[in-house]
Parts: sequence; C-alpha cells; structure tokens
Amino acid sequence: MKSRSGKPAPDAKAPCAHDHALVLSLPPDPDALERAAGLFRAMGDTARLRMLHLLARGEVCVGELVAALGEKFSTVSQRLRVLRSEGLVRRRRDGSHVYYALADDHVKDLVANALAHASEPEPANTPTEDDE
Amino acid sequence: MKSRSGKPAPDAKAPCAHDHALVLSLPPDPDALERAAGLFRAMGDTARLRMLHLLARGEVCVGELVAALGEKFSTVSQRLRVLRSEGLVRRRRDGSHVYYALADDHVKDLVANALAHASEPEPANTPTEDDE
DNA sequence: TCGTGATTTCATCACTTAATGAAATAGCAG
DNA sequence: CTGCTATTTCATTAAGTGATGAAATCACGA
Repeated sequence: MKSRSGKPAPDAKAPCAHDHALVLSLPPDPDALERAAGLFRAMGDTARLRMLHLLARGEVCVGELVAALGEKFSTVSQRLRVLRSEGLVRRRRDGSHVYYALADDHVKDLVANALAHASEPEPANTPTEDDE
Repeated sequence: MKSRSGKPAPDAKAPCAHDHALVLSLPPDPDALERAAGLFRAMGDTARLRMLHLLARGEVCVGELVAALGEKFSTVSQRLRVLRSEGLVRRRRDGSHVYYALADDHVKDLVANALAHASEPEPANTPTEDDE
C-alpha cells in the first residue's frame, strides 16, 4: 500500500513508475532528502562508480572485483561497505565467497543515466549564455 | 556515431532517450566515469540537493534562495558554483539579479528519481538476508 | 562619478572521508 | 583443532570539502 494509488495507472511499461513531477512539487522531506543525498554521495566517487558499473552486468564476487580493479582487498571491501550502507548493492554468500550485485534496477538506472549524460557533450542546451 | 542509432526517433516526448543498457555494457570510459562521479558528488550534499529540489520548480534568483534557505549569500553562492561547475544548473542574468535553474530535464530526472527512491522503503527486496 | 543593493571571489578553518596495513572473522578441507 | 583461503574490521594518516566573513565585482540610478 504505497505508491501507484490515485494515479491513472501508468501501466507496467515505464522503466521507473515513480511520479517524478509529484516528488518535485512536494515539500522536501528532510529525511528523504538526506537519504537521497547519501545515495549520490556514495556514487560520487570514481572508484565506487566504476564498481557499480562493473556490478551492473551481474553478480561479482569480491575477489573478482579485486582482480578486475587491481586494488587491495581492504580497499574494495571498504568501498563495498559504503555502497551497501546506502543500499546500493546487495550481498549474497556462497560458501567462502561473497557475491555482490546492484540492489535493484533503480540503481542500474541511476548509473546508466549519469554515464549517458556524462558521455554526451550537451543536447543543445545553454544557447548563448556565458559558459565557463 | 553516437547514441539514438537504432531508435525510431524518440521525438521530444520521452524524458530520457539514452540507451541505458548499452551504456552499461560498454567499457567504462574513464573520462565519462569521472564526469558522472562529479555529477553525483555535487548532488551528494543535503544542502545542495535541497537547492536543486527548489530549482526544479523553475528559475529562482540568488536572493530568493538565500531567503528560502535561511543561509548566507556566500554560502548559497558557493553551492551554486559547485552545481554550476558540474553543469547541473544554468544561470541567467537580469539586471542586477541572477537567476538560476536546473540545466536540463536530465537533472530534474535524477533528482526526482533519487528522491522517489529515497522516499520508498524498498520494493520488496533483500527478502531474508542479513541486513545491518 | 558615487552610492547602493545583488552576487561572487578569496583565504581560512573545522570537519569528513578514502586508502591502507595489520589483525580479526568466516567457511571449509584435512 | 589446524591450516588455508576469502573477506571484513580497525586505527591511522593524508587529502578533500563546506561554511564563512571580508573584500571585490557588477548593474543601475542619482
């Protein structure tokens, strides 16, 4: 009994069923604001973002991440802790190995969104303003 | 050779025309990764995120922001500088007043997305895993 | 030009955060 | 239990970041 209540049922096709316009017109709930900032903060690090990008393909165990990134175990583990504390990644244990993956498609979407945005120069914006 | 290749011309209706799945399957371009992290870093601050949320409704001049947030001019200005350096906000000068607004709908989407995500507890995830 | 309101820049200081080696913990095979 | 591999936790240290007052700009009207 949460969202999709009074809405005219936006069907199940949209990648994200949240009512963005509504959220933005609502008063900024301090708690949600803080959590959202926490999400961004955790993603606001090149190394961590790279990890998220790696995890976007699917489950990867810590050792693989260490190998793939060429970092120390403790470093990778710390980063994973941060990501997990913000609910960005999910953890699964299999024997002596621990597998990590993105928590949900929402995260995948955020990462993809930002990377796509960062990849393109500008979709024809800032027409004639002083820039830089 | 950029995006929107096989897409049937997404016209001006979709909120985001990027091919997310593609971006995630691509090798992590260091440069894009860094810029994306920069975006998140700039948004990863409660105060700045609150400002973005405010700006999501439309143009606001610095003085209004100062009044609305109850902060000092220099503080607000510094935050705006950070947001602008990451291309998150746009600036328009009108006489002695300066108006700020979100750079594009992409930013609006990111903010709304994160706030929506942060507002909901969990879409039925981490069923029986150790949490915390 | 001078004065004033609006906004930005600068230097500084307090606070936060990331990387890291060492030590601890967990799971498993002997 | 012992040893071994996989992973996390801890404490420390180095670097990064935000808020802020003072000074500098900017635009405008007298």
